[in-house]
Amino acid sequence: MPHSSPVINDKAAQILQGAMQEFLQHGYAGTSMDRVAATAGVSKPTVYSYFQDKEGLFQALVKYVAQTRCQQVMGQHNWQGEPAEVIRRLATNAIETELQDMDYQNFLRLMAGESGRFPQLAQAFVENLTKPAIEQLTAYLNAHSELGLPDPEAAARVLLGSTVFFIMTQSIMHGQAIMPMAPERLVDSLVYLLTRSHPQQGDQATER
Amino acid sequence: MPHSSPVINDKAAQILQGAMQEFLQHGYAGTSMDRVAATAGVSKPTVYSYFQDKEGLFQALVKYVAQTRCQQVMGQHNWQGEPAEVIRRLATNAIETELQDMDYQNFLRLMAGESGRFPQLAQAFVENLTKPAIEQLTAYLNAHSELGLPDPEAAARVLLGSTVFFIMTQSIMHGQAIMPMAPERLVDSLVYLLTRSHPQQGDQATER
DNA sequence: GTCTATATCCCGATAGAC
DNA sequence: GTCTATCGGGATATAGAC
Repeated sequence: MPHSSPVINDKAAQILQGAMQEFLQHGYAGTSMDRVAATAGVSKPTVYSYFQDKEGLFQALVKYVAQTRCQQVMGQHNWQGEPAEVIRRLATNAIETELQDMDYQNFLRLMAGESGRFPQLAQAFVENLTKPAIEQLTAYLNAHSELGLPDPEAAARVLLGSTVFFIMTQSIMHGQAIMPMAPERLVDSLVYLLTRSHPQQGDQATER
Repeated sequence: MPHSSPVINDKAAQILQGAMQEFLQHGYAGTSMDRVAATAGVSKPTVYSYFQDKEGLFQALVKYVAQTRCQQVMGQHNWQGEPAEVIRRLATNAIETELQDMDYQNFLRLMAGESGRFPQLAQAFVENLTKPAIEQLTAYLNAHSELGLPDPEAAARVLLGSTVFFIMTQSIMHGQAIMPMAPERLVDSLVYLLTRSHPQQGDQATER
């Protein structure tokens, strides 16, 4: 249930919810503390009583969202089955899920856009989201030496990077109408490239 | 139509230079017209005499940078040689060049960060930079059917996406110290994955 | 503890002098 | 054509009433 917004009885969390809405929509510099307070349903001095200043609120929000997403990313995947099927399932789920999650896409926009001015927040993003994902993928590919991948961690980055780039070009940068591509084509090619040495019944990409 | 399509003469270029410095550093909302004028070495009304308003200046700047980069990306590559060597050269050059080009990284930050509020500019970025790059790579892979790639365009997106993701995690998001990886490892794996069916003397990735 | 009201400053955009 | 000076608005942050 990723869309249900939890009941807020703590005021700090209530403020964070308002801050999330505003920061994700307007960016850091484009967000005013007035509107954060209004959206959160409190007055401005209340915001300042819970957070030191605008920058402190922003940092608290980013770490809150990153940790929430972290728990969401980890552990919910199904790693059972043939490697080709597992890779296909992982890539398909990631793409389909993230293509429809506008909050997550706005979060990526925000992190990329502010990464130059808030390097420590960008690092927290990498530490809490990118790195665990790479590590899980690497461990899986490492455990399946029959795939014949000389460098599982590099292969994991190819896999994750291709899907992230797909989300970026197609939806975040609004390239869907300019250079369209069905997600299945990318997924098929990834499965094909990663499991070429270990073909499997039912792989469509290997049939010419 | 004084402002619909800004003429780029000496003074307009001078203003664009100042605008580039400010917008790349502080983002759209974080940039003030006062500082653009100061950085460009002109007065504020002069800026408004060449560009309609802040948004018009921003759009002119982005299109100016995108077209400049476009000419830089196209045509300067060397497509001669064995496919494995060409792919290695392309990926290596792209990564090494972009890792050191902080202006380009800041431009990527800006485009990603503002893509939600300026969708038409994000599309211009895709149209002028991403799409041509994909098309060139696709045409090359298509011309080398001996690689046995069932979907060259999808493979091109894997190739470009992997390198872009590498730049993103390592430098733009400051992940170099958190999850380091030598560029050669990614390049070797890409070459390996794309040319597995057509191995070549001197491929290092298979010897690890 | 929370809000109303305010202090102080800077922003985008322009009128009018040179 | 270009600049000085300025207007109205909205920003961050806080003092003081309830």
